[in-house]
Amino acid sequence: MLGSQTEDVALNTTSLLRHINARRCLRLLQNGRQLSRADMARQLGLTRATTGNAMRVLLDAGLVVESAEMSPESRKGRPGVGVSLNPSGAYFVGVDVGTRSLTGVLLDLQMNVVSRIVEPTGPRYRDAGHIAARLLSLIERLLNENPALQEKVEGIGISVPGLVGRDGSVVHAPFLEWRNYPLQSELTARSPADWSVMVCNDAFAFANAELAASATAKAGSMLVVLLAEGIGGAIIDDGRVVMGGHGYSGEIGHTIVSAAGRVDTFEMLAGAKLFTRLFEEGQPVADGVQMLLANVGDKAVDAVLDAWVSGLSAGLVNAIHLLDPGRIVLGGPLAGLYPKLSRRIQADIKRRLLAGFAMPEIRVAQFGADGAAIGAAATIRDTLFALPDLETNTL
Amino acid sequence: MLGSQTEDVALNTTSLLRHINARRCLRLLQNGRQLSRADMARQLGLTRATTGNAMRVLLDAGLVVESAEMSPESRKGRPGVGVSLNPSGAYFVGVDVGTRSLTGVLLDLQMNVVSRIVEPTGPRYRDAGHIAARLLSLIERLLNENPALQEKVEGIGISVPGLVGRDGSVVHAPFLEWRNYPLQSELTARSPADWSVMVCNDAFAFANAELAASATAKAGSMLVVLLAEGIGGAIIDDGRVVMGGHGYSGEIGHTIVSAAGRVDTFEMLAGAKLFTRLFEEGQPVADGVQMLLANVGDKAVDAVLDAWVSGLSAGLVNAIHLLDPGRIVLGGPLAGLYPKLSRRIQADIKRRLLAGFAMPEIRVAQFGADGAAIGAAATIRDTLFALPDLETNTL
DNA sequence: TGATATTTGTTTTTGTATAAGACAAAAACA
DNA sequence: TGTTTTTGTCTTATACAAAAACAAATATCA
Repeated sequence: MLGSQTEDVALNTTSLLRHINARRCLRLLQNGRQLSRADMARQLGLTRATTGNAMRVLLDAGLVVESAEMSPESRKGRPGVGVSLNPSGAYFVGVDVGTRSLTGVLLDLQMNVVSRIVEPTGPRYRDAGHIAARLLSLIERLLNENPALQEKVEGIGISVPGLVGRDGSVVHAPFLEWRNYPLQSELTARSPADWSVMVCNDAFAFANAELAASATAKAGSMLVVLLAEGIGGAIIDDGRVVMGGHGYSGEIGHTIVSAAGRVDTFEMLAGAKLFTRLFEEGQPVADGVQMLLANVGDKAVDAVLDAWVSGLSAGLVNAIHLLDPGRIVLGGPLAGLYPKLSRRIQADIKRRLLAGFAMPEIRVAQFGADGAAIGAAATIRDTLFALPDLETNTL
Repeated sequence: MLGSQTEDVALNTTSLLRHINARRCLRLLQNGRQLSRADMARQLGLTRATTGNAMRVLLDAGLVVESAEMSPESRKGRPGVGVSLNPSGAYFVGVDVGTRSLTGVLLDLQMNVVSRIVEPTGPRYRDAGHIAARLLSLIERLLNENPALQEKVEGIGISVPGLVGRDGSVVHAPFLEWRNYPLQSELTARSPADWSVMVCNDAFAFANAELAASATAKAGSMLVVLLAEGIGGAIIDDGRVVMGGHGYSGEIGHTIVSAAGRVDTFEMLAGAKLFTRLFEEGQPVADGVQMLLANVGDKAVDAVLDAWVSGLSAGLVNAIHLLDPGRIVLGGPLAGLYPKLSRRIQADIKRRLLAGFAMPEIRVAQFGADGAAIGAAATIRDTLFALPDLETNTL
């Protein structure tokens, strides 16, 4: 809980300035960047003295470290001392409650995965107390591997496949057969330390991982589509996740799409259900994808892939017209099909797109099965880098 | 240009605090609210002295006025002096470039329309110089009616039916037959005063009017749908307009929708084109709507209205699944059909909605044909109420 | 009617910010 | 070796809000 010292800021006094400057400095160091105090001062329009003060606070908090050697800048004068994020300055737990497995990760400040546990989900739990206990037990095992850093854990993020309200309660998770599960408040109550707890939708979590890891801090506008048995989605605009009125946005899988003469939900036309005839019963989707890729050329396979291409394109085009994402990121097991079919998909999308509309960059997600867990942990990490929200009135 | 004194703020020094506090106070006075300094201090968590200082600045700038009588609070002690926005403290110009007419409005700080000019669009202009001159002439006439307040004009907002880039250039406006029109920069260059100039999409502008006028400052998440010959849309999330990667978001009219056995664009299934057989050639859509409402019961009319109901519902449901708007606002001439058909539309939507999903509140826009012009002017007005963006680094 | 309590808005004092400038230290260059 | 350039810290000046004190204006109660 080192960071929380920096967190409880009065929104009024001059200490707000100090807080803002510290955060702005910290944000410059994201993505592994290393800068001198003078560099930061130039980029932020502050004096060197001010960045120096901010660094003293951040060094004391253990969030940053000085590294003697600085990148060879070939400048004339006295070389600056490099400052960068201290990877072991703070840790964050993320757990993805999947349909088949529970994935827990421990993230450090540099977004590295320090520990990882995957285990089968097991029987569905029917009340909040049980699942909370189960998750806390997983987290305890995750931390026991490195007991030294337990003090530095900032909080836990949980991702769930289903509708999650703004307060972190699971409204409806069909795969888990949960309804109105106050998971976040339950975990907060049972948390062994005063961790912050955030529960969110798995597509949001996955998108957050992509966002946090994207090289440019402002990845701008992005649509993340998770192609698995169902299809989930998350919308990023101006670097922020679009939540919607109740936090349910992004259910792109249930939009109605028309492609190649068929009219059905996007999920049916481009999700794993499209391949049920080709996949074996109970076969993991990822294995099925490998099988498909190995059998390109087979007539039955090609026919279904054709259907997939047009279903995916048609669904994405609808979303593009509505959202104009600068980038589309495809995740989930079915995304593995994209590279082989990218040319056809892009051509199909371009053909359907309205005149004047911009073709988004499309690419496969950089995270795989752990993405949601990592992103859930990153939601906690984000709070350390967040600038104060000046709009909130009810102090 | 009174407000701009308050605008050029260094993001570093302590004056940032003064600026933030002034803006936070000003924002409390939106929507005609009247508060005492002590009220504001309580709501913002500041001392009375601080709000008093902020008020002195705002009073000097002419943006607020003291009103001797305060609402009867039935409190014990000394009554506070009410402070409220000074309606004539600043003015904003908005022009909507419609397909048939040009609508110009002059807005005051309280969102009142002070003057208004509507005139036929006339022949299409083929280069940026002409249309800029045309618009500036309209604006000049608008201001000549009240020459005294020209000094207090903050800027001009222009709304255009088509794709507008983030830099305010018109990328593609099919109805106007414009392509790659650098309208904003042209107007900035030719502007007679150092006004700020903003060009935006007409649906964005309309949505902004609804947002600015909505009682709760944080209208949260909202989908605005403009039902005219085409169908435009704008997405509001967390009180902000979702722009998309290039500023083209909201083209809901071109999403593919399936309803009642037909598969076509939303525009074809729920726009005015659906009624072409019933409307007379060249008849304004608003008149056609009156005709339809007068002839409910007629078989041909009812059949088309049935189609409209299911087309509209299907298109909206897709958007709801993707965006989860807390509220849907229907604007444009066809929105006049909604009140008579609201029960059927709501039932249709509820039937199609995914389990657990929240039914948004649906209502007709409070603005009519002038909405886009008013909203365009409001984009300029918003800059006076905006809090500083702490994220910008390149000072 | 008059004394007291309560609330408001301003003034003064105090603590804490950053900017500006001066300074020594560390390197490049001549 | 001496000069120049750049860095990071220190000191001083200035600006801001909080805290506390204050007078003014009203309600309440005896």
